[in-house]
Amino acid sequence: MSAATEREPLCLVDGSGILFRAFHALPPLTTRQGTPTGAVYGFTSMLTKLLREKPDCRIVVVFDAPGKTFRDEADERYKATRSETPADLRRQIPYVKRIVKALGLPLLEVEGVEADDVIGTLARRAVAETRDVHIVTSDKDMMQLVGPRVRLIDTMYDRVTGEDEVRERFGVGPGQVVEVMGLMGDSIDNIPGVRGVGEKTAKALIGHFGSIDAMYERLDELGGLGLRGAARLRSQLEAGREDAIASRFLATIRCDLEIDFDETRLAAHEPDQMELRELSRELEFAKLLAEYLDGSEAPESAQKRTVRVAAPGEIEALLEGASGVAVGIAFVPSTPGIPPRAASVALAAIGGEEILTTAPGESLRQVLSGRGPGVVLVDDLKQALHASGLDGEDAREVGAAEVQDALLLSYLLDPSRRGHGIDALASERLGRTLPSPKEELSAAERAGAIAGTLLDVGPALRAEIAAQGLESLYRDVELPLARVLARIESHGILVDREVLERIGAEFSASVRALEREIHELAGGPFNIGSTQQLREVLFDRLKLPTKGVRRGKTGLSVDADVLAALAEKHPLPAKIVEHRALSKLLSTYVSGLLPLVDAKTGRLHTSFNQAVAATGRLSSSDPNLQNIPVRTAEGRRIREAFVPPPGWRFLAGDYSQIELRVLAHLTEDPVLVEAFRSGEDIHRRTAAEVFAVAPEAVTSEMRNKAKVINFGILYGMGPQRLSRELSIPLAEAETYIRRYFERYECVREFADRVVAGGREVGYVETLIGRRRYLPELLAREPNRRQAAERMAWNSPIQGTAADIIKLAMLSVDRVLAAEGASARMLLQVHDELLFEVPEAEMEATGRLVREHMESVVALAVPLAVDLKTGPNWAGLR
DNA sequence: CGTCGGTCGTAC
DNA sequence: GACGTACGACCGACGT
Repeated sequence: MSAATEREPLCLVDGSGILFRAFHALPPLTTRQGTPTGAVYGFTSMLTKLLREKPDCRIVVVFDAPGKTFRDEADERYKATRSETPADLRRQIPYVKRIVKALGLPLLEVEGVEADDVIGTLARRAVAETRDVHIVTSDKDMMQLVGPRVRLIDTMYDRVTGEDEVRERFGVGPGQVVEVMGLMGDSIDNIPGVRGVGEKTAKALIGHFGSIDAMYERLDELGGLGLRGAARLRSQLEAGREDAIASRFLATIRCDLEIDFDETRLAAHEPDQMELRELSRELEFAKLLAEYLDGSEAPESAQKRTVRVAAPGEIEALLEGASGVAVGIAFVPSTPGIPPRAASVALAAIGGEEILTTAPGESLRQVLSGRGPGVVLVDDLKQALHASGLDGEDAREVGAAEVQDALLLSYLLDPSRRGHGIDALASERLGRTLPSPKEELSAAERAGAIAGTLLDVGPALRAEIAAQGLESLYRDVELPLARVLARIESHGILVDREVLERIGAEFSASVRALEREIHELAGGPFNIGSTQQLREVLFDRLKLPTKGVRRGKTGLSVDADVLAALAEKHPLPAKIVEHRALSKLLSTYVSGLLPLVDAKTGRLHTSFNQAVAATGRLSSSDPNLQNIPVRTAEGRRIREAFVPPPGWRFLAGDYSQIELRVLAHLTEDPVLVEAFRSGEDIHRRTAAEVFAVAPEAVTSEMRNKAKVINFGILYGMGPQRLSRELSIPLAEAETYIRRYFERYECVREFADRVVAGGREVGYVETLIGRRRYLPELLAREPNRRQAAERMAWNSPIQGTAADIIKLAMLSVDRVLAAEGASARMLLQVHDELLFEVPEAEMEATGRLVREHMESVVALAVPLAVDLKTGPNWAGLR
């Protein structure tokens, strides 16, 4: 054998066919959560078997591309009888593709043709360059591709089909398979064939004539073939001439496609360990992929490390020499329940040792501030910055050390998942349970377990991030943002307690008065806060009509909408609404906030959670300062208590209609884009479009409706909800929505595109590649599926807006530092940034803020920022 | 006494 | 169930 000319055989896998077969041949298998995995399992075992048995093969996996093919275009009958791919199969497709890629195998899908045609083309090319070809398939149609160098392999039955086997099966050579199929047809693909001609007759005819064309030229010879009913057959053949030609065309696999497939892609790639591990975890395949995973990083082989207390200067010395070495650092509060802000146990895991320090040492601060060498792993950078006291000016520093934040890495990989904390990571990725933070004695032990876990999961997280192209989102957005947030949180926002207390006293008096009136009207005392008791009062005691009242899980609803409707019949419901509003303000925004104000500084410190919202937004808690009331005059009074220090003023930069602008950018809808470019009032414009009037003729009522429609569109609102929202008939709401999509055509197209794309790859993404997985797009139940479709539609919009303001926060933070401005960023409320600014610097700071917020990304439409200033959060103009 | 699901309401 | 993303208060059932 000549090694120089003999090339490795090419193995072409009919991915779609194998998957389909695996789906039907194997018992339904699911994960604990019910995700179907049977077909993935079957497919994967086929692939691993192939890799095992044909180690010298170059493997390519080919899938049918979604959408119509040239065959569908040519003949509407083609595959017309085939039913929709079952949802349980469809939702397994993204997993199969991920497995193929993770195994390092090239995956090919070509639009407009089927996998068969791609395989045929690649097979012919390979033969031309003297390669042997194995086609892994169970589809008999593929037999036409068999040749001296081309064989079919059915891995399930270990059957090999060469030219002899084709002759056995069809009675003719591979070159004539399509001739036979043209006559006999194929019920599976709904290829008609010639009426009255079955397999036996077709074989005999082609065996004699050699081809359909030759047969029609020499139909006179029919009589001499010894077939029964030759005359009848002849008339059937004559009648079915067009069907025969068309059927042969449909059955013929094309081998002459222009496919952009580079030879270099055949080179073997190393399996992607991290992705395979992730897939094994998601699919709950304990052993199936094990042979492709290195044992060294397997959960059970976690290193045992020794723990000891650091000697003075020891950590410094170790870190000094630890260039390139990963160091896991854990901060755990010495007293459970308090944030590890104050008294903390810090622990560094380096190689095989865990080194305990009683307080964050200077060396740890050096490392976290980015000045140290090597790679630092933490489970929550923002928290580590707080714990080490680096949440002030130092938080802005970015240095040489590479910091890996497990929380953020995990969040970016799958933001929908609940819990990216170290406990969840240890449990899900390593099957490890960390010592509970509850018991005081365990603080050091817990710190050790965390630091060790970081060393064990860190590399995998980082590799997965890189594999999914999320590197820049992590390194350039989320990670630096953690420092900005640490600084914001630690600075806090000043609250005038006297103002808040005074407002509270007023509200409290009103609540008490309302309570008396309500009990009077109800004919006796009851707990107004209990929906259950309220239901009894309204519908049993007062006998208010229940017609049209919505139902919840526990009974009739008594929410604000229902009460508003009932208000026409009785004075009580309106009083309840009023009471609810005031007691909400009192309990959540007065009593809820006051105890959280720092007694010494008068400042309130929220936590911005960077790893919670599935779309990429921040959230705020303890307290939530992103939902401080603003809509009603009474609620807005709470904001009077949020103040800048004396001599300073508030500055707010507010993105104007950012989500609608993002919508315009993503859809590239010409009407929408033009409206924003020319600075039009977008709600007026939508009103003009939907109600088919000139913009000047839009009434304020029309504009208000259009506003509801515009926002509704962003959330995927249906006509049902719109009709309720606008108190209009369903038919009218349907008309509005229809008109909206007629006028903004590209919006509908984008919606379809994003949902279809999500179904295909399993996730949707934002402008800068932030992902959200939505497996429910393939759910059987229409409710779940439609809910997922609304998420698929909304998430890129909401998420892109979140990306933009995050980038703006980084940009503004940097420019304020660079310009030596005194202004401090205080809050982010999704489309708004709040600052406190010395009066003397207001003008310059305002310019910087606007400029940097508006220019942080270049969209197809301008980003507009409204600036407001004022002496408190309520009085911004 | 703590936990949890349900309901409601606040923000964008 | 019916409009996307959050957080949190209160109620009431349930378990310790």
